[in-house]
Amino acid sequence: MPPRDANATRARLLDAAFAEFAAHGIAGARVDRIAENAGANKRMIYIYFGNKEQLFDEVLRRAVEAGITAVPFDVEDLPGYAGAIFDHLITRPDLMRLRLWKLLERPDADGLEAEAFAGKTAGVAEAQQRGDLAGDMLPDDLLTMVLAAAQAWFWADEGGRLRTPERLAQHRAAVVESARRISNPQVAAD
Amino acid sequence: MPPRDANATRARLLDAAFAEFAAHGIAGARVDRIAENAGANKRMIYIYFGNKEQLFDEVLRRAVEAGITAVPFDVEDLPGYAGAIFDHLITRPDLMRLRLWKLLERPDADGLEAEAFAGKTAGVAEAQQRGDLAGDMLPDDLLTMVLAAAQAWFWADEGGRLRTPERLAQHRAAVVESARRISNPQVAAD
DNA sequence: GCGAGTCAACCAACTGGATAGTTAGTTGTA
DNA sequence: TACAACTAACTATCCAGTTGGTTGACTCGC
Repeated sequence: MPPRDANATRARLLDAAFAEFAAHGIAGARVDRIAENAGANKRMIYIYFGNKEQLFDEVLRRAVEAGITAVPFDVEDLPGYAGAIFDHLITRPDLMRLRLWKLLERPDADGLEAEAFAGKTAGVAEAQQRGDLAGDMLPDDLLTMVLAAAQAWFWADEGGRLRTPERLAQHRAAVVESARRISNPQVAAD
Repeated sequence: MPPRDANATRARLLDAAFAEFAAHGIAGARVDRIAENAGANKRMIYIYFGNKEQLFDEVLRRAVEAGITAVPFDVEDLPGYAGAIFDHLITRPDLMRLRLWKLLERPDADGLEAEAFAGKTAGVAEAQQRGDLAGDMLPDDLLTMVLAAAQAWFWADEGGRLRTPERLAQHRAAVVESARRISNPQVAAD
């Protein structure tokens, strides 16, 4: 941690802001706490990011960007994709929380998540025409259902189920199997 | 609106609080705004409900209670149940938002939602043993997947898809069909 | 059927502690 | 010496929760 390194300070602020926003949301986040946890002066936030809200936007942008590259989309294996998303999010519940805060507190400011979604639906549409995926749902809806399965635990895990590795593996299998059934062309055919 | 009617004042406060909390969450809600919109004095909130957080708990409790009675559970028709939940929530997105705020801002205070969930899983387990539902998932997981399908639109509707009645009907059909495929014993058998 | 007493309902104004954002600088480095 | 990085202290505002009451309705003795 060298002194007077702008990039390092910026990075520490972003890390601290991620933790703060994921935990408390925008309204609940405290700028002073972010600065303190980053070991930086509050002023630097306003210099580097403008204000609290813009700081949130930047934190979210980076998180989504990282998430998109971390879990590559695979139209040919939607169940596997659902499983990979599940793995990614269950190890980083903060990402889940951050996206939810965004949904609730900044619904208008739409970032690259919508863009990435659109790219994926195009792939789904092609796969449907090839007969590789169930063709009785719109690409949008099919993809939405698969993603919902991958993220379902977050709603349901309130009581803290999924604590044990066994339980986690069972749930993961249910996610993968659900994605398979939803997208399987055999099932949709009859 | 008769003057000095405690019940009426309490009810107006609860209504105003519901709107305020659904829109802004706990941290973002303003007690003054709630009192003003209820046409009541702020003091009454502290007399009737204790404090802001307890007011939120009461608002949530009533909302969940109403939701549970509004959409009766039917183990024998999970696709229909999923569709009914979808119908209920899509007409009252506030309910969805309120539950999400609770999940993010008050994850520990668990109410009757967990209780209701437990009751439903028991029914699912019986239906699985009868062979009426796919038996290759734990009751918990099966139900979680079905509920996730019903609520999936909330994640995906960021861009404001589902605006037209046609699009809404298509998505609803996808919800029902997904629930069918997930829970269908035929599919799971092979 | 009326005046005194009682209590619940209601309220304007206040308080103390946060809190986002700013000012007016100092310090390290090239 | 020039400039970017950094900082302590401040300001103006907001906001949950409180104080110290007033107002209206109902009761009971007479």
